Amino acid sequence: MDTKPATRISDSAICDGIKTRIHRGGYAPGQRLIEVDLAEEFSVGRGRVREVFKTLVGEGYLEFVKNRGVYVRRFTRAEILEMGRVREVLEGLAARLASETDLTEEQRALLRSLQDRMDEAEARNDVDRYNNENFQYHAAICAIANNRHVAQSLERVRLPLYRLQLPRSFSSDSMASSNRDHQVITSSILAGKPDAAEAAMRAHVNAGNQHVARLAEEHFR
Amino acid sequence: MDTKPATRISDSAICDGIKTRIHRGGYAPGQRLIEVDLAEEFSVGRGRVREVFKTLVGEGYLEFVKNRGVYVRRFTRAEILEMGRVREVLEGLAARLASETDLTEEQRALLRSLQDRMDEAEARNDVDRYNNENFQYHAAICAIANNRHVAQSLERVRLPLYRLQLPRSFSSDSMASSNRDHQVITSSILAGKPDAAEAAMRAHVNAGNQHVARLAEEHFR
DNA sequence: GTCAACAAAATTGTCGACGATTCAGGTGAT
DNA sequence: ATCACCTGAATCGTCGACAATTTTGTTGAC
Repeated sequence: MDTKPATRISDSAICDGIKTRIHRGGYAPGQRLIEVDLAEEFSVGRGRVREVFKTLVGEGYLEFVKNRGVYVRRFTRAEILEMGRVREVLEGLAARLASETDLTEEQRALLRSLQDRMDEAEARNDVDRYNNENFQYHAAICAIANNRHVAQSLERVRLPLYRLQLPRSFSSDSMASSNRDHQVITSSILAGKPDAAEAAMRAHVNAGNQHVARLAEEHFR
Repeated sequence: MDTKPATRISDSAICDGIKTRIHRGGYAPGQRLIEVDLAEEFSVGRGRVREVFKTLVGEGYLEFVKNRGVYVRRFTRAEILEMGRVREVLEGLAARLASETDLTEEQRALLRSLQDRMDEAEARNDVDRYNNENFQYHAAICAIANNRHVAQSLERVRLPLYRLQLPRSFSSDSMASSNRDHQVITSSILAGKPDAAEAAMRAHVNAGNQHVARLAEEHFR
């Protein structure tokens, strides 16, 4: 008579639900997640929620403290910078693999389209939109690279960015600089130049890391 | 009156126990793990074993099939090669970070000692020992790199190697070639040359991947 | 007001029970 | 001999109950 799902919700659906909230900021880093709350919300027993929690711990999303439950994982600045180094080489590899690919016309069109949109966002000085497109751009390259393990490793190491994205607030300068990088990367991939694409991507991510290194301490609590 | 542990075993102890067996080959890829068996073995309830399983699924060690339990994760040749590409850049990064480090005398001694032992194993044509030392060598570099996330990402992507290590059976040629790589890497790290160290390490891992690519199909079942 | 000690509530830890699903072995028809 | 079908055993899925632990709230001494 009320919210009774015809088919039982799957574990992976619960998993995705929690992940999404973490990505979108619905759950803040450090926030404690209560088993019963989520159990009620998804209409399942506590046991299943517990198991999902454990999976997410394994994937690096949550942190587990005995007798105190799980918390959305929080990263220190040092840790984020460590992850940044990993991100450099992984994003670089993604760019390399993408440029080694024999691109379909759809893929070329997608890259060009995303680049156009970033150019436009830059021209209009629209930071939010640029951030958004930037995100999709990196996702697209990763998809074109077509290597599940690059994607998976990147997912883990990108985690702190979802949080940092909001206060990142590109200045006009850094947005322009970032987009110059993108243009080099885009053309290198389209031209099928793996070395150039990887090098440009690494430099690009490295620049982002240096930005993070200069961020005020408040962003890391 | 028999094996009754005074203090209750921790989840992480169970976790490590299972991981170790996978590494050592006690559990073969594709092998199904039965909840009750492990529950009895560790003297805990099924629920706890189940939770540990989920964590290991998240970490990439196990595979979960609904209503059929968990299996030791098995990798196809294509997947191993995909992971190999990731390993190239991550081991490369580890080598870079190691050579960016201001090495202590202990660290230098360790590297030299490991290189000596590999040289000796090569001279004696002792494949098993070379394999062993080789493993420790890469672990040492990773430790010196001192970046938890490099280590963690590498752990995931090294997973199929534990299996492949056994049948890998270096020929004299490939062992010699592999050790030549090591010598270059070692001296680059000791000399503090990040670019050289990373490049040499990438080439080294790449050679290993090409070896895997040529392996007979039987090694992947 | 601050703090400690205590009590009550909230939350997690663990287990066992029972139904649901899959697996293994056997039976019979072709 | 092969296959489909059936049946019992093995195993997994889920839940609820209760103990253990932590957290919160209250009281009272100073």
